[in-house]
Amino acid sequence: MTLVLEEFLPYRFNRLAEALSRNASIAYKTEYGLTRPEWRAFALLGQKGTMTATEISYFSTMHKTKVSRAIFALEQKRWLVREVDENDRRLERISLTEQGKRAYESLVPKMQRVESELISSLGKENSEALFKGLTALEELYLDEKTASRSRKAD
Amino acid sequence: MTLVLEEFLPYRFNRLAEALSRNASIAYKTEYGLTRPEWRAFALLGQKGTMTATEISYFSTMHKTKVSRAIFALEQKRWLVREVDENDRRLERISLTEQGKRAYESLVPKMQRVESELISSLGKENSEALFKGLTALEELYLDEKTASRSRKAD
DNA sequence: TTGTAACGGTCTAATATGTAACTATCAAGG
DNA sequence: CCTTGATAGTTACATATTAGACCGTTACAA
Repeated sequence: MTLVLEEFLPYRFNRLAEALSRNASIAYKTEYGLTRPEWRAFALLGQKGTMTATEISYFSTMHKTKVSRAIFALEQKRWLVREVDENDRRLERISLTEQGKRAYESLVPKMQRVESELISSLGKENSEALFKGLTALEELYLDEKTASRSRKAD
Repeated sequence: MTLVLEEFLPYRFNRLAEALSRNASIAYKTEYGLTRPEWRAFALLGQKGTMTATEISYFSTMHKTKVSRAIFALEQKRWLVREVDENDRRLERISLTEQGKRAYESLVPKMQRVESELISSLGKENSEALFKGLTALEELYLDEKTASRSRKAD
C-alpha cells in the first residue's frame, strides 16, 4: 500500500499556499517592507475600518501575539493609530492614519493585479472550478464554529 | 478601492492548508509521535524507496536543514538507516528499516481514510472541481522549473 | 597532479513563532 | 464595596525555522 504524496491534499495545499504567498508577497515586501502578518492586519484595517486587535486576530486567523507585533510595526511606520475605547478601557480601537490609507490605496491595486493575472492565466473554466472547490472546502472546514476555535494558524 | 481578504487566494490557501494539515496530522502525531516534516520525509521514503537527503528535500519542498533533522529523528526511532554511497561518498542512501516499513503499512491506510472521508464529504462534483482547479494551479506555479528553484518552503 | 568550483550534509547564529504568565480592566454576586 | 472570574493586550521565555558558514567530498580543467 502506497501513498503518493504529490496527490495528497494537505501536501498540495501547503505547497500551493506557499507558492501563492511568496508570489503575492513580492509587492508588499519589497516595495513597502511589510511582513506577511503585517500585510494581513493592514489589509483587514483597510477593508473594514476601525477594529480591535482581537477582531484582527479573528478575521486574519493569526495568533494574538502575532497580531500584537504586527500592529506595533505598523504603528512605528505611522500607518495606524490606537485609541482606548472610553466605554471599555481594555479595548483599543485601531484605525489607519491618512498616511496608512494612502499606502493602502496604492498597494491594493498591485495586489489585485497579481491576483487577476493569476486568474486569467488559469482561464475561465479552471478558475471557476477552483473557486467552486475552494468554497466547498471552506464550508466543510472553516465554518464559523471551526474558525472561531482554531485561531492560532498563520 | 478595497481588497476583501476572505476572497484573496493566498489567504484562502493558507487557511485551508493549515486546516487540512491539522486535520491530517492527528493520526501521525498522536499515534506515532511524528512531526509534520518527519511525516513528509517518512511518506516519501515509503513511497519511493531509497533516497538521498537532497532528493527528499526536493520532493518534499522542505528546507534541507528541516530534512536533516527529520531524518535524524526517524533514525532515532529506528525507522530508517543510512549508508554512505560507495561511488560518491558525499551521498547517503536513506531507506526504511523493516520496522519503518511496518509502521508505514499501518499508518498509510489511516491517512488515506482521512482523505477519502474528506472527499466524500465534499461530494463528487465539488471534489472534481477542486482537483481540476488545483491541478491547473500546480501546472501554472509548480512546474519543474519553478519547483526546483524554490525549495525552502514547508 | 593540482587548483577551483560545486555538491551533500551538518552545525551555528539570527529570526520568527507560540505558550504561558502578567497587567489592567470589567462584570456579577455576595 | 470587595471578591472572583473573565477579557484585551503585552511581554518573557521556550521552541521552531531559516540563512549562512562550514567540512569533507567530487568533478574537471589547466
